[in-house]
Amino acid sequence: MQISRKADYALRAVTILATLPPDKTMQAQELGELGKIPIKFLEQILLVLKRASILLSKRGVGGGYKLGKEARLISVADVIEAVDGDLVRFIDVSDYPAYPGGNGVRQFLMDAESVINSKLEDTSVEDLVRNDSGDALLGYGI
Amino acid sequence: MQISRKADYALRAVTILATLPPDKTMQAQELGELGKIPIKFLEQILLVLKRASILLSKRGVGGGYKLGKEARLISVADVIEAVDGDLVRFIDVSDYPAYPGGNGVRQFLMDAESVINSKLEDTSVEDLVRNDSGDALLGYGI
DNA sequence: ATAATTCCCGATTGATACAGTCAAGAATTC
DNA sequence: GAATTCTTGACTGTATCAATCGGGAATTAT
Repeated sequence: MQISRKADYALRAVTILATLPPDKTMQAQELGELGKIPIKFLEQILLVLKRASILLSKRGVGGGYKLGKEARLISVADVIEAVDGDLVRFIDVSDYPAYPGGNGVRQFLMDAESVINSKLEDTSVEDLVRNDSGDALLGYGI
Repeated sequence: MQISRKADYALRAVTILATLPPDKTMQAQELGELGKIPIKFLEQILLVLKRASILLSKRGVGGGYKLGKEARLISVADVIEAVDGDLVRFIDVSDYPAYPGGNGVRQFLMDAESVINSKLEDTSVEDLVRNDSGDALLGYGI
């Protein structure tokens, strides 16, 4: 089981934008280069993130993207959910068959799902940037 | 992100077998019916579980499957790993690119991965059966 | 022996989702 | 009005998933 590339790329883009000084924007092109993300694929992702109000965009010369709200208000779950449509859903709880031991399995899968989703929901993009070991901002001469 | 059907089916089969009295076997046919698992698909899965020493099999009349070791010694991770080849690996740690904030993202993804994997590793099939709310054994008249 | 049973195994298939590309349109700035 | 940048939809190749199919090998019963 893996995280989708889309979700990884989205996290990269949002995190990079979170390291920008407020009110600065960054263009898709540069985001793609910094984050090692195929540009046309990234454009799709940025668009989705914008529709989810996670990002704001500005067109034309000097345009680009920036966070749509404070980094502490954007959870990792928000980002993944925006691009992938759902978080971790191990099983369809409403439609799990009955069998010997099945209640135990279902309960466990729900628990495990909850453990990981809580972690995704409780971690903000600000947390990610804060826990960066330090060379994140070097590129901006800060 | 979902658990694979294969992993779900494998958990069902192993859990059902864990509710059997020791030394009893159950045939693939009946396992499939109880667990609502397509029989030919189940056969593949049982074979893999056997190769992983999670199950033992016996051929011919009166044959079938049973656990290859005590239920408390089989972790959920063992079962998933046997059929899916890996557990949760959010990212390839060794090959994650550098970008502003990237260390924070990588660290978070590794943490999240570790949280879920620990849960899978620390839960045994015996735990699953023990937490079953009770009608697991009804089918056997116990 | 031989037939019945049950597990064992490889090949194949159809559908779906993933990851990414392509071509062009709309808004903004200079 | 020309250049820039985001916006959008359509399209494509690849891989993985979720099975299915057909038969082969071991074991037991008669």
